[in-house]
This record gives sequence, structure tokens and C-alpha cells, in this order.
Amino acid sequence: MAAELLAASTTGTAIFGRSRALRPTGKVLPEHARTHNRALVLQTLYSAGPQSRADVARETGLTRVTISDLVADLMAEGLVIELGQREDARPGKPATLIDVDRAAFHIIGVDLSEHEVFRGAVVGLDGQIIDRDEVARDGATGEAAVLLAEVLVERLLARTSTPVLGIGIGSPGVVDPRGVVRSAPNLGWSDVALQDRVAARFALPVHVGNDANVGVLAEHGSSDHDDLLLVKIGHGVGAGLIICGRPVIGSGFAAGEIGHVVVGTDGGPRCACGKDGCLETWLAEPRLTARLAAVDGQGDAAASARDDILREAGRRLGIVLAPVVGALNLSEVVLSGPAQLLDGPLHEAAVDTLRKRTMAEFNRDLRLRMSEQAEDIVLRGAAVMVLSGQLGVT
Amino acid sequence: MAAELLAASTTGTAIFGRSRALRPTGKVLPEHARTHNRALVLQTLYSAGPQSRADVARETGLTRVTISDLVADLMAEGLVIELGQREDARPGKPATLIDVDRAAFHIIGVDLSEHEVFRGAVVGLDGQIIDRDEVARDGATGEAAVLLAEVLVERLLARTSTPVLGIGIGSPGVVDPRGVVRSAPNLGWSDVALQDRVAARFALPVHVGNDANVGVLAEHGSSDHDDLLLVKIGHGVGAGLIICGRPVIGSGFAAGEIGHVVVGTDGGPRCACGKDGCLETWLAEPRLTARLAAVDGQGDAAASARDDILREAGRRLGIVLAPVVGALNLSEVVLSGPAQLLDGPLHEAAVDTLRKRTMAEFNRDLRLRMSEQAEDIVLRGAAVMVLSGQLGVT
DNA sequence: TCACGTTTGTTAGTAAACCTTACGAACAAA
DNA sequence: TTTGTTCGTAAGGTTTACTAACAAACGTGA
Repeated sequence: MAAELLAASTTGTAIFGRSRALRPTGKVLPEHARTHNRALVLQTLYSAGPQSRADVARETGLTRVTISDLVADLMAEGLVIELGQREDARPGKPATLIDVDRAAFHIIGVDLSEHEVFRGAVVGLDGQIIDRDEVARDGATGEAAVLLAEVLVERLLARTSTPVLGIGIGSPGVVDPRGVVRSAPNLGWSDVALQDRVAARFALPVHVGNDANVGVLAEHGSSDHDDLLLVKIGHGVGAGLIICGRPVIGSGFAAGEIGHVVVGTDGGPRCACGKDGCLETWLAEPRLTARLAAVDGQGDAAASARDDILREAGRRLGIVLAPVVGALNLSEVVLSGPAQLLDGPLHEAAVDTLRKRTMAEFNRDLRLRMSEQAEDIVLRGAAVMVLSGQLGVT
Repeated sequence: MAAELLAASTTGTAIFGRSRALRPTGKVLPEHARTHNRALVLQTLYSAGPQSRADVARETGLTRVTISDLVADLMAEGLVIELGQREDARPGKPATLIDVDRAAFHIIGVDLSEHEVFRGAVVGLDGQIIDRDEVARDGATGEAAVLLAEVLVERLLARTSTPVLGIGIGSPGVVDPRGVVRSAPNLGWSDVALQDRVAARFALPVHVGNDANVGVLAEHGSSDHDDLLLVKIGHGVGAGLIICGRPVIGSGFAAGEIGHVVVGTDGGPRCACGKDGCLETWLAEPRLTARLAAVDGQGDAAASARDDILREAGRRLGIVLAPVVGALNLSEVVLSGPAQLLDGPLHEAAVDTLRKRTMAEFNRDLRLRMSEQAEDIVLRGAAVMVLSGQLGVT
């Protein structure tokens, strides 16, 4: 055994981790620490609002000196402003309040996920929608769709005279971290370098993500939880996932693509993808409305039939979510989409199914709720993406 | 609208992120950067084996000067040693090879997840099992089980004269990040502060984790992928999950507890938890072996009946995994447990089911394979946990 | 009223970390 | 022997955040 150890000590390489790509995290220089602390100050101000340098120092654990230094940098960049002295009467020298200059920048948010229309907005740093615009899609695909998106951005940029921090775009399909839309069948896109194209045209920072992955960022902002699943139901069904506060991309950048997962063991409607009983065949808006329309006008039986259809859809959603909730031990799942469809029997059935199919002991404080962001979820998520990418504010 | 902006700029706090706990990441001081870079050097040496300081510098991006400085520290601590000059003939001054001192430390790994026995091992830094020991459980629960585990650790410590880097323990049940076993029904544990107790008794660093969550660390070491799901089938069924190279704990520390997720929409055997058709009722070893024993001795029909049983179990596994694989876009799923049950029809059926229930386009390079770690997966995973916790080597 | 304590933000100096530049040692190849 | 290369170290500079100290500005209470 001694010989074995000796051999290991002279020629051995690790058995653990031998083949993996090296350096999961790179070197860290003092300047990186500085960048991090700068973002920390910004984050503190952004979340907690106006306060003194001393307050920030206490909150972050850095010293007043360091905070003053960092704040001076941030003020020079126009990101932070002084608001004058604090008014409440306390002993000691009056504090000078500082805050993120919330009026200094606007963000352009774009949502390409709807079937009929590309929607966009000028968004404030706090997430307020300041102005909106949209362009009808008219079935545009390929290059035409790219140009249409650019037209929308151009029109939005014309609607604000405030400096723009960046452009955030939520696109359907699979989007890689460099903002290349690898595949978006609805728009006829494959390997469209949307981020590069838009950035080149407008000379602004651009961030692109999958619509559901972007949407979950907006939801994360108004949630207490750091583990969060958003199910976005529209023309298709997609999901966005945040785990430990970090967005999940997936090994093939296709995290959240649950629309074509088969539900249950009793078949189901034929899907466009060729399989039977995909989640989309139960939940996608066109399918649901068609099914509801079919039973409408059945007189008294209509209401009950509607409920049955919606309840069954909710049950199917619960069936798919149960393994995900169990495996990730999620505490919060959010539903986004047309409220008249989702909020009611569908929602109730999903909650009920989820409870019946998971272990109550582990998922006691699980919440499945409707989104409060309504139709702006992707727009606001896109803004959060820019905020996070440009300022490090999460 | 101008008034709205002004208001936001003077009194506003962020709508995004207003209620979330502050400071997801704390301040970073230069010394933290140093610690990080130290771990980076260690990681580089550990993964790539003996090399010169200049090699490490090139690999990490730090300068030779800094590497020399960091290596001096590491050598002073006994973690790194010089191995003499490189032998191959090259121009220039011959390099002095350095490496992690792989014989300097041993690790104690303990696996409490088996029903009949607590197993443990002395593990080398490279993951070699150097010596083993075990204690029969004899149905011990509660305090007796804790003492039994301590006896095992004591006996293992007596079997090595090399300094011990730390003790890693894989326990069944829900384990929180502080090493408190919140709940482990099989061992009759609830809120047992295992980490503190063992650390206090042996005065060594101790890390405790759920068995499957620990097991996936071992599997991660020998895998190329940074997203990985381990399904561990034994007396129960559990999973361990790594996403973006980071272990997932879950909001209630119960990530991976998929044993009691209901499978399919056609009922199933009654489970101890009260539900019908939990994953465990299809896959847990006792259930499977009992079902196989029931058809044994049916002559010619036995082989075919066995296959059917195993295939059905595999299918059920595939059904549960499909939504998880879809939502996370996983590229690798690993099966661990008794090979005579898992490796064969069960495995095949699981792969088949998974392919049929997910979107081929997104999960093209998905692999579902058997673990190669056999019964040592938790022991070795526990060692990785210590390695990671003490040295920052992943 | 006035001394005292408190709080804020700044100045000055220090320690830590990494960098660049430079150099000697040791080797291969021409 | 000369030349060019590579390695490891030494010296000095820059960045970063810290501690210590202080002035300014404010309540409080004798």
C-alpha cells in the first residue's frame, strides 16, 4: 500500500475531476473585487433606497472610507446622486443622502414571444413602464422578423431622450448566452445572432434571452424566494427557472423547454411534434380556447364543460410539475399567461394535483401562484436582464 | 410622466427586488481574492498533475511571480511539494515540478445510507479507497445509530497514521447545510446535529450531506458535464443534482427527494406514505426483488416475466425523469444501485421512455448511464465533499 | 448657554495582493 | 562558443481596502 501511495504521489493525477474542463472559475484580481464591491453598493442603494454613505457601510460591512471612495466613482459615472441632507432630527452630523439616480437611465425592453405582435417598452430603472409601442408581426419570419424587431427598437429609442442603459430582448426558442437565437421555429430563426446585430445597429449594450427565462427574472424581483419556476403559457408552453438566485440555462441552452414533454400514461391529443399528449396539447392557449369554443353554446352544460376542460389542463400541468418540484425542492412556482384561462379552475386543479403527487413533508411551503406582472412580464424581465448585466444589480 | 419620474428619483426604491433579503453576495476583500487564487492553484495541480510553476501560471493566467508566492504558502502548509526537475529535454532552464502532496492527507468517508450496514473507508486525495471498514446496523436508530456511526469513524481513524483532512458523511434523509440531519425516518433521526457532534468528538473538519447529494459529487468528478442528475436506487429512491457545477440543495434542503413523487396517471401500488404509485413503489430495491421473487420458479415464463417487471420499472423512471430532464435541459443522468437490477432491461426501458417523452431536438446529447462507482459512490462522494470544503478543490 | 457625546464624511498612512520589469541560472541548438 | 529560450526570483509600483484620527455639525443635559 505504501508503494501505491508513493506511486500516486509522484505520477498521479486526480481521479476525481480528471477529465473535466479546467478552471471552473478563473483568477480573481483586486480589480475584480473592486468591481464586485461597486456592484454591491449599487445593489444596496437600489434595493433599500436613499440612505447615507454610513448606512451603506453598515449594510455592506465595508468601511465608510471605502464606501465614500466607491460612491465617488459611481457619482462620476452618473449612476449615483446626492439627494441633500437627511431631515429627521438625530444627534451627530447630518447625513447626506445618496441614491441610485433612478431617472438617469431608461431601458428598452422587447418581447418577441407573442404570436401576433412584437411588443416593446421604455422601462425605468425601477421597472416602471414609461412608454410602450408595438408592431404587428403579420406572420413575418426570418430576416423580415429581425428587421421588424429592429424597427420596434428604433421607435422605442425615439420615444425617450434619457440615456439608455441597454436593450433587453426576450425571444421565443433556444437562445445561447451570447444572444444567438439557435432555433425559434415560430419566427423561422435558426442561428440568428440577434444580440450582435442589434448591438451593432444601435451601439448599445444588448442582452437576449428566451422569453420564459427572461420572464422569470421579473418574477424573481417581486418574490422572496431564491428558487423559482415560471410557467409561461401562451401560443406555446415554456418555463424559466431560477435556482439559488441564478438563472438556469441548461446544457444545450434549452432549459425550461417543457412544452413537448409527454404528460401522464394515458395518451392524449396528437401534437404538432408527432408525439401524443405533450404538455402543449393540454395547455397551449390556441388548444385551450379551441376546446372551450367547442363546448360553448351547449346551454347549461357549457359552464360545467368549461370547468372540466380547464381543470383537466391544470391537472396535466400538476402532473408535469410534480417531478420537477420534487427533484428541485422548489418553494415557488408562478403561472403566467391569459388570466381568464389560468386563474380559476385550472390554477386550483394544478395546486391540488401538485399536492397530491408530491411529499407534503418536503414541500410544505410550496406556493403555486399566478403572476402579478400580467402581459408585461417579458418586457420587465428584459429590463431586469439589462440591469443585471450592465450594473450587476439583481 | 415627468412627475412620475421625478417622484421615483427622489423617494423611490426598487420595485424589482424590493422585498428580497439583501446582499445575496457579501463584500469581497483582497484576502478573499487571495484565498480564491490559492484554491485555483491547488485545483490546477490537483486536476492536471505534476507541472512547473510556469505551467500553472500559464494555465491560471496569473503571473509566475504570483504563482511562486502562492506555491510558497501552499508548501509551507504542507499541501504542495516539489518533485525535482523535469526530465524531458527542452531548451531553457529545467523546470522544477510541483504537485499537490497526494500522500500528505487521507480522508474519512462514511456511508450511512444502506439499510443493513454503515460502511466507511479511508480515502486518498485522489479518491482511491485505501482501507475499508463497516459496522452492522442491526436496526439501530436514534442515539444508538449516532454512536454506531461514531464507532465506525473511530475505527477508520485508527486505521491510518496519515493526517486526516476531514470526515465526510453521507446520510439518508434531509440534511441542512450545517450538517444537521433534519429528518431521516429510517434511522429515527430528526434534527440530529451530526456534523457538530462528530466534529466535537474527533476535533476534525466534518461535512455531512444527503447520500444522493453526496453521491453525485463523486459522479461529477468522473464526468465531463457540469449538469448532472444522479438517481440512487436502494432501500429507497433518491436523487442528487448538480447544475452549472454547483450542487443543488433545495429551498427546504430536500432537493432530490423524488421517491414519493407519483408516476403516471394509471394508479400503482400503495406506498408506505399513503399515496398510490410513488416512484419508490416501482423502483425501490425491496419492492423490485420481492416482485421478481414472486415470478421466479415459473419455469420458462420466469425470464420473460422478470424482464417485464424490470422494463416497467425502467419505464416508470423514465416517466418521472422526462419533466426534470426537459425543465433543466440535462445532458447526463446517472443511475446508481444494484447493477443486477438496474443494468439491463430497466436501464434500456428508462432510456427508451425518456427519448419518447422528451423533445429530441433539445435533448439530443442526453446520456442516461449506469454509475461506474458501484457501491463506493457515497464513500467517494463524501471524500469529494471534504476535498471541496477544505481545499476548495472541486 | 455651553460643554459633551454622537454621527458623518474625509484625510493620511498602512498592509495586502497582484502587477511589470529585470535578472541570473540553466539548458538546447547552431 | 554563441545565441536564444525557459525558469524562478527580486525589486519596485499600483490598486485596494483597512485603521486611526479629525473636523464639522448636530442633540442633550447640566
